[in-house]
Amino acid sequence: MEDTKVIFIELFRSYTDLPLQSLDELFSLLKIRTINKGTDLVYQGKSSTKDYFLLNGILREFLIDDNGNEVTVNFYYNQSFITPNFCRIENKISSFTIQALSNCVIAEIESAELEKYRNRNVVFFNASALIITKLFKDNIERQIVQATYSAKKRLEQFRAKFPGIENYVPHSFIASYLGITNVSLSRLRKLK
Amino acid sequence: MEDTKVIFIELFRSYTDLPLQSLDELFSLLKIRTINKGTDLVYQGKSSTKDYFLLNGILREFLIDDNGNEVTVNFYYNQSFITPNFCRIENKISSFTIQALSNCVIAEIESAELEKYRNRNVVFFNASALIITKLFKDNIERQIVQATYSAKKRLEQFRAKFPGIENYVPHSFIASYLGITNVSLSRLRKLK
DNA sequence: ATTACATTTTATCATTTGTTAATTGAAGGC
DNA sequence: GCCTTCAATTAACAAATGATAAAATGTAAT
Repeated sequence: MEDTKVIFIELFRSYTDLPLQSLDELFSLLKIRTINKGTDLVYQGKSSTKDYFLLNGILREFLIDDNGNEVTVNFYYNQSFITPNFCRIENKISSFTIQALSNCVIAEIESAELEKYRNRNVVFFNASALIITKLFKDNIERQIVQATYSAKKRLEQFRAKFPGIENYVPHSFIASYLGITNVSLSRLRKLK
Repeated sequence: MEDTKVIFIELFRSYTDLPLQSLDELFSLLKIRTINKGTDLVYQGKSSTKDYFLLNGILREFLIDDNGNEVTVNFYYNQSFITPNFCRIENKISSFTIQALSNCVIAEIESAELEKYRNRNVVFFNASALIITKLFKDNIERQIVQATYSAKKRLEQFRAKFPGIENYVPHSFIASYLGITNVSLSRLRKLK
């Protein structure tokens, strides 16, 4: 449906004012896919060669750490840039699993092809630097929140960042994202 | 002194195998400076147009958050890549202050000039992508440590990452980096 | 060596968060 | 509908961390 294109353009426009022509061209390179709840887009430990944009739905990015614990590092909610493939991989191998928590609409492209487009389109090249910067800052922002806020404040901040998501995804994922146990989360939800 | 060049080359070689020729050329573009303990390299809220490499000494990167609290987000210890300028700034304005905790030797370059070099040297272009990836992953790594380790474990991890630094910098900075009070840090230092 | 000042440690008590286990709630299969 | 299973809440207690203030120690200047 034509709708996906509008969403795609809105996503980029919310970050930077790329000309419609560039967005048009980029969009024509993408493959639009619908994936079902529970599907894994990329797997921790497996090869990963694609980049994705989330157009609709909810994704979570997580990993199994050295102690065997699952740690949710990010949620993607409606239109979002997914962390670029080159930032997610180590020797072509994915450091994370990205999992659909609902049915999702995504746009997908081979990273190599995206890189080619990036190198022949200066405007997009600059825009993508902006986007990486933004993702980088999001990480630092999270570090600060994680380091200086109480669990209660972190929950408030989470709610502001992902309004309503609490009603759609298992609380254990949210607790893991917040760095608390799900028992603590339940307790915090009770307050006020 | 010639020493600085050796250190500079070692720094890059520890990340990626750039040819000596490229490193030579890049080095010739840099200005080597010595800065005194207490000097601020860039200031939160002020314009920032340069990129830096730490060749010797200790730096700390921090910001004043919305509540007026100082949060130390990173230490740089001996040879290190400093977070690239384009990742640190918002509309050309620095989001952080970078401060010398000891006398330091740094290499400095206008970001615009570095960008030019990057664009005319494919090998360096790819290397710098690697470096950004590494910095990106460091951030995520820190998120995970912060989210899943106890304060005691975080201190252990900090000691492994910055061996000996504990003896050179005020503990209040370390506590802020670890996301605990300096009283708690003192307590943890006592154990074992 | 003495003073003045800043940093670190110690002590006490309050608050937050973790752990474990039992209870309740909700969703799907039969 | 009833049962099974998984998720979320509650409770009770333990452990970790914060807050405040006082004491001890370190550092630099004179």
